Amino acid sequence: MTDQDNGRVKRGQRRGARGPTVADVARLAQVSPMTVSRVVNSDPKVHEATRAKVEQAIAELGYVPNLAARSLAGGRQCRIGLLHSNPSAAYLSEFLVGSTEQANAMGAQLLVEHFEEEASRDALAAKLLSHRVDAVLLPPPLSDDVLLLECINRAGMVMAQVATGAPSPLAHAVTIDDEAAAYALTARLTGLGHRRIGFIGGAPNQTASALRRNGYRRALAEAGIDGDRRLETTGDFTFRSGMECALALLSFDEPPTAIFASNDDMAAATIAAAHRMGLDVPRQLSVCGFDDTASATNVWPELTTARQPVADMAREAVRLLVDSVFDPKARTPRHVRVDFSLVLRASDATLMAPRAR
Amino acid sequence: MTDQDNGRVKRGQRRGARGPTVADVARLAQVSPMTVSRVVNSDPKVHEATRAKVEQAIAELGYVPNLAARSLAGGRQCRIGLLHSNPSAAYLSEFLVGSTEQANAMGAQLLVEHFEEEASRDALAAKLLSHRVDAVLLPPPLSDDVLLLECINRAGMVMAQVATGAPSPLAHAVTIDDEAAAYALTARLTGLGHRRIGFIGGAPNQTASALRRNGYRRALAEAGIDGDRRLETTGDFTFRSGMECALALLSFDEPPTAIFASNDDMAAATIAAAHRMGLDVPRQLSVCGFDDTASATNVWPELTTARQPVADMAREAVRLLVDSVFDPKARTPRHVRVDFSLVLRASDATLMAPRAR
DNA sequence: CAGACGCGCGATAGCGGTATCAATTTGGTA
DNA sequence: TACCAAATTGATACCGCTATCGCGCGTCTG
Repeated sequence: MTDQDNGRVKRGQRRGARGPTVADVARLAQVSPMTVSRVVNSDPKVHEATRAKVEQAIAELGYVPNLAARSLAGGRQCRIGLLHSNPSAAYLSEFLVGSTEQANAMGAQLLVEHFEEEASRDALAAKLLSHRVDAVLLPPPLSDDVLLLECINRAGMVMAQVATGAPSPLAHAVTIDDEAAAYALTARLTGLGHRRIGFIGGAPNQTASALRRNGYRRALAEAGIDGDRRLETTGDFTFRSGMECALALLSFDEPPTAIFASNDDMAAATIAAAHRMGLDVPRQLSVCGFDDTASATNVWPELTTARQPVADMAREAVRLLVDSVFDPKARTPRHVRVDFSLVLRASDATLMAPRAR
Repeated sequence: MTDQDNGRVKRGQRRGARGPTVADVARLAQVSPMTVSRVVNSDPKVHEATRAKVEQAIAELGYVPNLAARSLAGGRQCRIGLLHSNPSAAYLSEFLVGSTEQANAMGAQLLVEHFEEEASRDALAAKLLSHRVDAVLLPPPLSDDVLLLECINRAGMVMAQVATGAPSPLAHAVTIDDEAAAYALTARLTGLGHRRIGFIGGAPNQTASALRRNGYRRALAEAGIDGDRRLETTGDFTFRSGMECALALLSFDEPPTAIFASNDDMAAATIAAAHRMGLDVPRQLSVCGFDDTASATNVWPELTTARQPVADMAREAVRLLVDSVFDPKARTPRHVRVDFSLVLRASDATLMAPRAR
């Protein structure tokens, strides 16, 4: 019932007794809290010896900076709005994992928002603003929504487009070389002896779709194949659209012996269509996908595809955004290109002798 | 070059000029900042008239509380560790969206961490602790890892198990009635006239697997079918395992006319297996899945399945955790059961006359 | 009608950092 | 040897919000 009791209760009442603070570290290292702060933020003007002392004290106490206090004091605070609009679930999943991790690591807050097609872009921008969003992260297909980009830009927020085929001068961009990846995959198919190779394109409103088609065409041209334009179909990245395109391609009088689909979902649909028509994959039809999402291994046979490191791309985009928010100098749009890789599985094979019909 | 300039630069240098604060609202509403805080936190002891005044001022200024300041001042701060271990990508995606949204709404911080099978549970707990995690969110299959639960409990963190079949007394739990859902789906199959119904079980180390099997068995029993135990196979929720089980089931002398798979991935594999064997789905084989993840619509025909509202479950779990962290009284484990629903699509059909063999 | 009590609200003091500028030391130069 | 600039470090003042305590007032008791 004494006042001392009161004090004791106050401290440690909450879980974990609120770990060590800069003050604790400062005391142990015999410096001022300010110096500790400098060390933690790797300020260059701290004497080497001092830094060492402080770092040891930090290690000893297991000190971890309090993000809340930091962003409050720093005045800075970075909120990133992640807008998504129904990309493949597998894609979104990877994207979320990557961006969440990076955001946490950099002390940024991630607000995940679903953007409905029919919703107004201006209303969206207003909403983001009201949530105090500083930067916006745009995975496809939103990364290609020019109107949206302009709208957000007008509202004064920084942006990062991920996996777009047309980096805007208004935003940062993180991409892979879609054209080269599609080329590599198609070249593999021609290398296996295929001459009639069908193509299932992605949604026309996504700029990467055209790049992938270009890669496909270039590979054919370089293999000396006179591309039959009827073999080029256009889907919208959904399983259903892939099914329709594949069915169309396979019912030609002279059907393709291989099909390159612009993403894994459509490739999976192609396999389903082939099975539906009694065709063996890859014996009678080779299939390639794109992205290497979970869908690539959720079919039989598993897909040969081009791996797009979605999580890494998301991480990189978050990094660009956070840097931009904290440092106006880092605001000029940057374009980062990351590497893709070919993943060879079981859905493609050497061209067999033409099958009887 | 005057001092005044300096002051002016300071204010408004960052984007958005750092929106209104409690003080601004207080001034406008002619009350103290403290009262504004009370209104924002819906403290009951504020006069109705005062509350209205403040609320109007808030609306007028577009005031939004600063989370950093709040958690700093409140002394409270809630970090939730989300541990995931390779569940289906589609599942994880939904789960992440739900939990992220809710965490943001409640001002909690979400740390997403991948837990490797072979990693040490103690090391994990230590890591969480070092990141100042207060609570842990466990989607399946981790929600059934008893050792992990004990380990985290020992470390003093609150937990929530999502979609477990065996809620632990150490943790909150959010589940659906797996047994009832499996029963309903199987009953639908018997209702369609099927008598030989194959079953593909989930991973034995996930407690929900057994519940789903119980539901299946009960439906058979109630339909007066003497269950043939050879028709019960065991997978592990992966596409590949589903393929193996389905192939085994379909190669019996007297194969089932319908197969109930314990999740969508395995159901998708079942369809692939059927196609591989030249069977038409649903004409010659009916298939049911479970969960209604994206995989359910990424096959042809689309799956009839039981919808598990993953995002909602994640939200609910986050709510339970945050409440527990902030209020010790809410610490006693609670078990919330949410509703499932049947989603009827195109993978099942009335039993046809037995096919010739 | 005095004293006790509850309600609604305000004043005050931090929460744990960091920006800013002053103080101190150091090193080099005239 | 005196003096100035650069290199380090410290003192102070908040960032925006909330916990805590106390005040003034109307309402109930006895």
